[in-house]
Amino acid sequence: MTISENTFTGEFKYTLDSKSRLNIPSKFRSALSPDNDGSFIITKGMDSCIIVYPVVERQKRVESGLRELSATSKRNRLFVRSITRYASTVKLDGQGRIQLTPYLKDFANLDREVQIIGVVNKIELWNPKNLEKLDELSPHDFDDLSEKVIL
Amino acid sequence: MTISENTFTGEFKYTLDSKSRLNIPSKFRSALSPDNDGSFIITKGMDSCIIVYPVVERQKRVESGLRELSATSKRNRLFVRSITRYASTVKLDGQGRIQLTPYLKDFANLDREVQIIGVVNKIELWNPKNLEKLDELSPHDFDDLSEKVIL
DNA sequence: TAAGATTATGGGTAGAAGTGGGTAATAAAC
DNA sequence: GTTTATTACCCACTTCTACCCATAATCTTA
Repeated sequence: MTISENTFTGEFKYTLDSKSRLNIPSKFRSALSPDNDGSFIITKGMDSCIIVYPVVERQKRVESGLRELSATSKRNRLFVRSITRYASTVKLDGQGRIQLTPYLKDFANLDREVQIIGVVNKIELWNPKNLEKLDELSPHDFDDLSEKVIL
Repeated sequence: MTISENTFTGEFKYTLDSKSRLNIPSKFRSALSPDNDGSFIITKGMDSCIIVYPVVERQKRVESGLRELSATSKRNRLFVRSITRYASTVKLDGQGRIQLTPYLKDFANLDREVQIIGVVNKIELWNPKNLEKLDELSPHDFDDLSEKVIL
């Protein structure tokens, strides 16, 4: 077991084919721990991108928490629904690709070119054009956050 | 045998036929653990939708719920009873469909189109029009809950 | 550098998934 | 007891997708 299991870094540009299939960089595939059984959970990001989690990672961090929320509160129900609605499990095919759902593809504005970014414990999928438009983090915010994470 | 037994995520649009039969998405069917023997319990949701539980999940929830309720108000017990009254067990047919009861179908305002949503440990059935009308969660509430669940 | 392995991408196809309808068995109503 | 309605179990059709094979480009290694 390597130190970097389920840890993703680096940036890649891949293409989406006519069947909405997207290759996952082989570096990411080999970083995926075996207990995931080659599966990811894809879902809406907070920004206009798709987020890809290893299934076990997602279960630990999100699903177990959602299960504990009582369904008697309307607020909780809205919250849980808004998160799970757009999440779906996908499995790598023989060539190491996953298939994106029409909804998410549309949400992230993807057509052919896809920028794939490793963000530590998850992967983000961007339309390269949207990524350009993103504001850079202000130097002040950068320092502020750096302190907390201990770079 | 998936990692995420009895966990349902994603959204699907299916049609109800003239015999009130509704297909359950194959992803949900394969997530259903074998000890359920292909059976669900369908019942009234708190919102105007139908809730579909794997039988074993429902047993766990109701049992623990009753235990808690014995300590609380009569009002709560009445409330739970009003929901449980309309619960019924349904089994998947050879094509992977379940049959809805007239009462529940009417309660959720279903005619032909049905939006099926996986909500972690259960499944919700909605009239697409009702779903649109649902209130969005305020950004404040969203952030508040997100912190608890650690997104 | 040459040969083999791996990776990224494209496409065909058998089998699965979603949908509809017929009919015998069972239950309900008269 | 007969008729009517409902349900359970088939079979049929269309659409979609998971799986396979193919190719070109890149990387590895002898």
